[in-house]
Amino acid sequence: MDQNKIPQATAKRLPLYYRFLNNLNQQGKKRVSSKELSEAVKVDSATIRRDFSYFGALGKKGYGYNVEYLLGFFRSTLDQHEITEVALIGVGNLGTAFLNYNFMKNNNIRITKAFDADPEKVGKEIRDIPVYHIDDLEKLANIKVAILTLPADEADAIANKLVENGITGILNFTPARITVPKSIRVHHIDLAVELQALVYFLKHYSLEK
Amino acid sequence: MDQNKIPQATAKRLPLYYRFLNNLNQQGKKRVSSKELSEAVKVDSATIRRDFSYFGALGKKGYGYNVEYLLGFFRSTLDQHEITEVALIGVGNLGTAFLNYNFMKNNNIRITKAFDADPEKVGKEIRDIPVYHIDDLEKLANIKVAILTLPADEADAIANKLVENGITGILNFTPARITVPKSIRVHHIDLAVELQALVYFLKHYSLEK
DNA sequence: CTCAGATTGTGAAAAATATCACGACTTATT
DNA sequence: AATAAGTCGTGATATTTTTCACAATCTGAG
Repeated sequence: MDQNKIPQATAKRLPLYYRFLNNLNQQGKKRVSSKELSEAVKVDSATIRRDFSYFGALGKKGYGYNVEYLLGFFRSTLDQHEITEVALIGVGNLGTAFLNYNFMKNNNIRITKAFDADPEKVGKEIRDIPVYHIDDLEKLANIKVAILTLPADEADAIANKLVENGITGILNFTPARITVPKSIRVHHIDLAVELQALVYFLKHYSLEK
Repeated sequence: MDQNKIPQATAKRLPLYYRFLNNLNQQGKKRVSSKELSEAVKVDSATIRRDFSYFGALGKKGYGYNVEYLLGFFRSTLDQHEITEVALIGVGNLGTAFLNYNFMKNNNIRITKAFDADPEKVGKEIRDIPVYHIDDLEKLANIKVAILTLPADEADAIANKLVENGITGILNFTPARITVPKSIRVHHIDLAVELQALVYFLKHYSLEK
């Protein structure tokens, strides 16, 4: 794909920049400096300028960045001009919350299909999102990204079925560390780990940097 | 606090190691090598050895690590011998899911109090966890850690009230980047950002490396 | 008791990320 | 037109994190 890949750390911040630029634009702001952005997204301003610079000279010296231009640039960089469909695997507590929780207000990613093993749930719709049986993964059609919110002991087996059915990116909310071909991208969000790490930092790092 | 702080990247992996060691121990395994651990938690074995080495020589050359010993060591390092109480702020879709979802089966962190502004919710209990009114933050008592699952536009104001009431660590699930004194530790889990970043990686980084 | 095989702990090197600091340029003001 | 103030883009540097690679050491078998 892209030959000159930007640093991963930068890539992970792009959606954050994008969201904040959207806010600014809706507020009618025309220009913004790296310093202002920095205060809003809590990222050092030099880091922001460096991040942007990987895409070329997007700003003007002595002026800052044109909000509309920058927003348009990131919109296409992040493929926000078209809708990206995502599947949710596991309609339990957390999965249901994601279906209801409108966390994608400001972007063009949509959960459009859900899957579960429970016959009580299969066939129903939650917020217009149909729930299919986990054995009907061909229903995924062209979806490439899946959110995993199912019991940890099923994660590995089902992840592999997902891959067989064309999934190439997985956002894994289970504590399991799944084993998939290395061409598949897996991001982990592990609530217990995050909490424990936070507690550890409080005990051992508090105050001074 | 601790004088010789371990690297942050290491600290974030400790809970992961801890959980897996727990699994091993329950399976009755007596010893484990960094290579085995590596395959299970998907972290390079040299990184694991380096991580452990910050705490001294925990293993034996030619043998590996004693599961029980290592587990005990991490238990006390991560303060898992005592319960850490956590408050949940915002009993909406996501918050309710956290109250119900038992993601802390294998550790000693517990959500023990919840707060919300909705009078319908205040006074009730969800899974034995009482819901207090958001104005009754003195009910926090000695709790130091809060999980933020409320509307983004309230995040900043309420985060500051939390800090006034003794909270020193915040796990922020809202898209808002909150402004708090720098002695307060904030970790962000931003679902939309994570998904967008994943999609970006799929488009621009796939396959190699 | 010896030796082959396994595995740690770590110095050193590499890679990735963040930050400093300043020249170059833009804008706005007088 | 000149000048002051603001801000980018980036070379250089600092910091953090990961990885390599191997001597030292332990285990277990015969």
